[in-house]
Amino acid sequence: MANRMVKDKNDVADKQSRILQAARAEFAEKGFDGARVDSIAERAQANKQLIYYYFVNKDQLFTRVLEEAYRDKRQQEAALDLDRFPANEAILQLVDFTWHYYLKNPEFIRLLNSENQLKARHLQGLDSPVELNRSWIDITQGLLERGWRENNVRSNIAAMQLNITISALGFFYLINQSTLSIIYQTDLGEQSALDEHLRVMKECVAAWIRP
Amino acid sequence: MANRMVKDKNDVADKQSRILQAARAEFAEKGFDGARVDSIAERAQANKQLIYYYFVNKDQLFTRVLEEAYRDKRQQEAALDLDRFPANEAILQLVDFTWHYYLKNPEFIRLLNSENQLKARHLQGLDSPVELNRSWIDITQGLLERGWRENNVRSNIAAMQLNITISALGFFYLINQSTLSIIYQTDLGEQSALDEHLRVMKECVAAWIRP
Amino acid sequence: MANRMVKDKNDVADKQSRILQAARAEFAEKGFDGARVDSIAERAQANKQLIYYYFVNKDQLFTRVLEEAYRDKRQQEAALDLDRFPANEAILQLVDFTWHYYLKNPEFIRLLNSENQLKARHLQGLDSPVELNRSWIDITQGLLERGWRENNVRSNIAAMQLNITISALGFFYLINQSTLSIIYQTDLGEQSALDEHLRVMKECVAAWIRP
Amino acid sequence: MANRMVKDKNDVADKQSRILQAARAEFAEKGFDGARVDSIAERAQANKQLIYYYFVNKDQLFTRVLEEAYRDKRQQEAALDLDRFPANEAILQLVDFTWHYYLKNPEFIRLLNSENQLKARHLQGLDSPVELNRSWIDITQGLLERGWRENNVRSNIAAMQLNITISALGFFYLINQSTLSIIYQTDLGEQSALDEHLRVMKECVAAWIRP
DNA sequence: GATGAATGAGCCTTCATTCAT
DNA sequence: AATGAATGAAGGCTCATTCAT
Repeated sequence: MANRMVKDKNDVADKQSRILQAARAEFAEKGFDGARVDSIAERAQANKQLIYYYFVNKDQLFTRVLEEAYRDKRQQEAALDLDRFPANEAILQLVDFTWHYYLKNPEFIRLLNSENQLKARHLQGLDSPVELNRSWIDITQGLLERGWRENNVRSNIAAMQLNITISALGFFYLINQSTLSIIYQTDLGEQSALDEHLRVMKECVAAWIRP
Repeated sequence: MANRMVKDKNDVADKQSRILQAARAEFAEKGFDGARVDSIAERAQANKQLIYYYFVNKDQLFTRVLEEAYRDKRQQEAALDLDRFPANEAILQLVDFTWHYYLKNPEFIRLLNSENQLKARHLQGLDSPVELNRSWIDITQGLLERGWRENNVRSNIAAMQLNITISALGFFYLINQSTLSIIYQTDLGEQSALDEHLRVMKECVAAWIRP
Repeated sequence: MANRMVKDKNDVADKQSRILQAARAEFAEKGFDGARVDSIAERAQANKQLIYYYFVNKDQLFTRVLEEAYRDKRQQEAALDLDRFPANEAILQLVDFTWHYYLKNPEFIRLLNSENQLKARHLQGLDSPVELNRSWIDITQGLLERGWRENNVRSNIAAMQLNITISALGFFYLINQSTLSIIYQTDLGEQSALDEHLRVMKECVAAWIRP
Repeated sequence: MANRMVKDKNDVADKQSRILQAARAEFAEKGFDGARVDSIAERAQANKQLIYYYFVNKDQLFTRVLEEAYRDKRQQEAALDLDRFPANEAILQLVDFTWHYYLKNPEFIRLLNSENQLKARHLQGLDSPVELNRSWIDITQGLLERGWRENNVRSNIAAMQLNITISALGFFYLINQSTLSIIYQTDLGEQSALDEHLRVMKECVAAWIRP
């Protein structure tokens, strides 16, 4: 019986998580307005009303998806072990990590993008939105300070500036891949193009943080 | 009568342009899916059916808005006079121009963003999408080559890479302003924050292109 | 062409009025909550969305139906010619008129009933709800005053009291016909029962207003 | 254990009665169609499914609520002691009782009203709906007969007519309080207005039954 | 060229009810 | 006895688009 209860709980958690997963995919693909609750239900192989049962409405579902996305990124960041590198190299590792996180989780940047189109109305409803990105800020802040001590990172750089710069270079390339590929008549999604862009990003950041 | 015809033509051109303007605002604000044809008609103080009369449907209207947006940017770029600067400084002028163009035309980046969410399906329908960005590519290509000759720009940088880097730093900051402001608990829209970001962008690009 | 325009206007007015008629029937039959917009469209043989095109939403449609119901009653009251009767008899004529109006327009009392269940939220939104019943109040007030002069109506009766008494006796009987018929195991809808009730009402009012 | 069973039975009875109470409030407030099973469960602080467990469905729940409402009224009527009054005065006592019962149990008339909107479909399903109102009929019938003997009540009045007249005057005023208050621009709910209406009702009935 | 009228498809959401323990 | 999970049916409303003049 204990077993069964556990199983039930898992079933519920599983179904909720299936819905969240489906919603993440749908929202990332179509944006908030373009996403269809019906489509999410179909993707999750769940009854549509179950979505409302668990998540109340489309907006709250989106909020949950956003939170989960941030949570997942935070967890992966926590697994980073950057102490073994000198600070300046560790920062380049961050560039690397960010880029590959974006590549492996293309939904993350699209969700963020969609949320920004809605003027962050979902994030605004959260209790402590700052926590979403706390680890990220802590990591860069720590690296910068270490870099100053190690004298391998320029001193007048703020954590937010570094974060934004790192994110911007990868984010822009990926989020605008469709139009850029057309305008530059190159497939920016090809592996060689991706590799080359990573190289450029690191080159750029390295040059910038050099003391 | 000739007079009247001219007047009529102007009226027609005027009404079309009012619709385009209204559409640009609506699409930029709400995205393609969030935009409402009714709302565009209202903003333009035009009959809704007139929109269909002139622009066939929502998609073609969006395409026209996009084209106009690119055209406008091209025109402003054409007015740039960068020959009087050394190449490396001219590139920083480009950073400056790009940033201020984004600031003065916030709709430009939002339209691009929306188009990317739709996987550039509107651009794909164009006859010569490359032309949209031709001048921009020509300018940076020219500057890079001049920089190599003047020996004040590093030689292994491609025009596309430079373009993307310059655009990325400004674009990311502005397009994600809502969520970033929440997460970093600072108003990124304040003048001082904007100025500071411009400084960082220039610093970053300058460091990167230095030979 | 003038003809055609007139015809068109009539067509539109006709369709709107068909919708209003259908709505009145549906609302009266099922109450506001029980009424279905789909059903109204069907009754009116109109496209459902046309209802929204003309009347915005279910609530505003109900408001319009209510207004029309009051308007119609007002018009019929205006056609009453009570001057030829002594005041006390004229008041009994009012009982008669009210009763027959209720009988011929069973929807009127049901609409009012439904509106009261909703705490008059539709009437509250009107600009001058008092006007709805103005003529009715004027008529009774006039009759009472004349009755005092003619000395055939008791003097300490207010217009509102008379109105309410007259309405109450007929309204209660008709609105509760279903349950009353069951409880008293008689068909209160039979002609003889209706006639008898009219007699009782007149008897009651006559006794009450006697000086 | 016996104790526990008793306790449990009470608990069950209590929970059923809490549900009935909640349902009565909800049905009275919103009408049958406007009422929500969820809302009833919430008001009763009971699991929604429990409602179905005890009462099968919304209709049967409503039926039970109606029955309870009638039962309660019957019980209060049984407590009336009208023998000490002359018949004509006793009838005025009935007017008084009815009015105060309506005032203290506003749900009663609203439930009846809702049931009539549904064409008494719940009452129709009862085994002996006549019993619901038996005592009321018996009382008035008795009073009328006594009044004839005492020669203080007119002879050609039927019990049903008296009942309806008494109920109508109070019922109409209260059930239509919202719209009447708006149309007559007076708060009919004020104590003075209520008192005045009771006076009018008694005046009217007294005049009517006078031999 | 211009416009009010009209519509089909679909969207988010609600609600009474049932399932499964 | 009691409850959380789940669902089919529908309901009000929206929206891009077309009709008809």
